[in-house]
Amino acid sequence: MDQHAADRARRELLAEPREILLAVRRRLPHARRLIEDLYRLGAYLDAPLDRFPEPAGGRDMGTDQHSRPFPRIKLRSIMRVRFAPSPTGALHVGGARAALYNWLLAHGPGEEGDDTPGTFVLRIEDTDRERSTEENVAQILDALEWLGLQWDEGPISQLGNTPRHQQALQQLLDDGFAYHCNANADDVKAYKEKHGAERGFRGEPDADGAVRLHVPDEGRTSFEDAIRGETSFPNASMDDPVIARADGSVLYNFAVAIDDLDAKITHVVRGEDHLSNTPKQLLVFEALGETPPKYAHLPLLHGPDGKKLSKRHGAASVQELRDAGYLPEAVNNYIALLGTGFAADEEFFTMAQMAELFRLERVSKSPAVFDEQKLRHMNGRYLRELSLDELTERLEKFTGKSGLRGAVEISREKIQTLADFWPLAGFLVDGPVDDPKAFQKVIGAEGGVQTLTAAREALAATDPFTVENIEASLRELVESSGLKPGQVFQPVRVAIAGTTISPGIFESVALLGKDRTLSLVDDALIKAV
RNA sequence: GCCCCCAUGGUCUAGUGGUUAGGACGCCUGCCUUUCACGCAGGAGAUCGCCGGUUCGAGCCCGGCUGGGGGUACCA
Repeated sequence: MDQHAADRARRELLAEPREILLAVRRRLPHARRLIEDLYRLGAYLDAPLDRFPEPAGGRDMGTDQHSRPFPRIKLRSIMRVRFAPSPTGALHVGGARAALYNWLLAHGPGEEGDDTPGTFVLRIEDTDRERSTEENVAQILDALEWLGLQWDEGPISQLGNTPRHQQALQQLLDDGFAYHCNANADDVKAYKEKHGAERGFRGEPDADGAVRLHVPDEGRTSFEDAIRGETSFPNASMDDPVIARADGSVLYNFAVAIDDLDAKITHVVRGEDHLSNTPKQLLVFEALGETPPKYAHLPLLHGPDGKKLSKRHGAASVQELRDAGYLPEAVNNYIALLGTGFAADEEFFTMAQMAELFRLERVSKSPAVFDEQKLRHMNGRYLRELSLDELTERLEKFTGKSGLRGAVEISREKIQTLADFWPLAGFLVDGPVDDPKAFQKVIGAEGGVQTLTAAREALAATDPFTVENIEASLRELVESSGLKPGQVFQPVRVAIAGTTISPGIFESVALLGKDRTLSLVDDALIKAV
């Protein structure tokens, strides 16, 4: 008998036991559930009567203890969710939304009104040693902290679970659910050319090589997606996935299943790009004889071009949003809206409100386009709701300057992001900006110098130098000169700010004080001549 | 190619058999006004992707089509 025939004979011999084992494994979760239920029933029967009070309204049948309604048994009523980013780049808004939704779930009312607090686990998916970096891990943690999405457990490094992965891998190998295979990409391609494109790759077992998971040739692998409902994939079209490299290091689809299992994750909520990975992971659970978590696949976030949001769509990472001057509370609120509505006619919600109102089943199935303009709008509203002290603190942190309180007070109505502040009000601290065009257009205009000179006199005579008095003085000048308000105010504005954009002119002048204002006006007058 | 998912104004959403299809962003007009904003009052913009079916009646249910998206790695 040649080697090939021997292999085939061996395979055929193993096929039946494997099928039997699989069948048993498939029923194992049920068996487990049954055993746990029975255990709980025992606990229930032994428990004091008041532990499971009669349902409100009472029962209409039976009075003896044994006919009491069976207690609702929910093995997984306490939500354990996770966010598992791979550190191959910064945290982008799609990932941030996934993290947020998981956080909301952990802090929400739970399933069926069970208000036991859930647990939000953070795991770093770093099995890709080529692309994962420490810097990216640090960036992701930093971004999550900034957003206030505090995790309850972790961060768990997937790489740290290597022994357990090896053990589970060996188990699948021993039980015949996985096999070593030396087939490479060309072999897979050749296989499909021979068997048809709809036929998934099935390898020939080798003594060594990468490890592939056996996928059944028939039937479908299906699951109930919390957002999409019944979702199923034909097994025949699936390739036998490689779950470990030839050197023994495990791959994503295997590691996630093991880690979700070990962390007792109840709900896997992740992006739709993982939808077609789910059956592979389900097959791992099945081969292990374990009950898989529930899955929910979030619609993707798209850029304006309708493609999956990525770096090239501009401010796509959380860090970039922070640098663009957005508030974490606004980012959370806006991002949450990309995929679900919390109420028919309201869009502003606190984290607590969102956690209370969020329902996985209500998440949209279709992708959403990230619209920075709307984020800006929401950010502006959040900004204006901050107290003056709070906003000042954030702006001082953002700009790295201090003593900004007065400037913040008179600018807050005019900015939508923290980044808008300095260009508008920086002159109040650092002096006028250089804008020759504005200077020429306003002060260099016909009569500009005369008006500014008159304004200087009016301001010099103003005492005390308050907003009200300054306004009165300048308006008086408008009256007496017969000029339009703008013709008087704009030269003053350009003199003190260097440009035509500034907070309210009277407020700005008052904040600068008389000496500083007059000196700035003098500078402008000199420059104009 | 193959597998899977999706489809309400430009954008995000509400609406699950009977509504003038609601709200928000953006856009336009007016008011306010010292620039820019904010705020206020209005307005334009949707044959609910298309075709067929079920029903007295469909954005909502069913089928097909079209379009879009995701996956198809010894990445995650």
